[in-house]
Amino acid sequence: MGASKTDLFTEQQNELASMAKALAHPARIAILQYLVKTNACVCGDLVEELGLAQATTSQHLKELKNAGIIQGTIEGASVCYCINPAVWKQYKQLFNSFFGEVSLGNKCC
Amino acid sequence: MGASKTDLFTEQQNELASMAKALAHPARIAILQYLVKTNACVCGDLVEELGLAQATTSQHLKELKNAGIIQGTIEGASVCYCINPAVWKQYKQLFNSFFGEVSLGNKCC
DNA sequence: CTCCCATATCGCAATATTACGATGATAGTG
DNA sequence: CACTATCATCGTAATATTGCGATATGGGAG
Repeated sequence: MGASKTDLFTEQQNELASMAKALAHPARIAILQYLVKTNACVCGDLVEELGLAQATTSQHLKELKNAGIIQGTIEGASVCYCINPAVWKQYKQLFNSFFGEVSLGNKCC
Repeated sequence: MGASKTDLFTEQQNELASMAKALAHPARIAILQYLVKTNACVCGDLVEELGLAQATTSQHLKELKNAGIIQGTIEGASVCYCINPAVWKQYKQLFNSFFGEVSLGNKCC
């Protein structure tokens, strides 16, 4: 085995988990922070910024694109990446409601 | 290779990524939601609750314990798990500040 | 058209994750 | 003591992720 048994869980649980998976790598965190920091399109600096090989960087970008949290638009010879604000907000809200569900009344053993 | 190159990134990026990794599985989301919902110790119901084998469930619990977000205390023959409120709050804050860093001024291409 | 530049994709190797049965360890019961 | 219930750990198999070199693809420059 080794594959997640996604059919055992609710949509919502699978969605939250796959959102978390998109963030579950420091390179992808770094990409997102860089995009947020510059608050604009970034065309080719990411490879140098990260210190990973071009192929590896491209793969991480692809995963972030699959998750929908970034978008890339072709700008002549290169590609410009930026945050997708709608999805970003959705992430923020879902994580927030997940963490904020309860007051955590310390009723622990 | 296949190992993350954690030395390329900042502490903060690695920490956020490993926090996200702890959440990056629907079973672990389900465990946390269940613990939050019952807002108390849970002793043995998790195996039936999840539908996974006992060994698998125990492994997920171990990962959550390693992440610090839950704690287990031995209660006679069984073990009681509950949310660690301090770490939970820390997670909430870190994710919140990550997502809230910027106004996202739609300056996209 | 030919030559570069920037990205994407393919193929591979190394490692990590997920899942489970079998087996330990420990606390309580009779 | 033997017996059971509960949970952890080991060993193993299947699959996923990470990383990179090599190779495609597609748009400018000359």
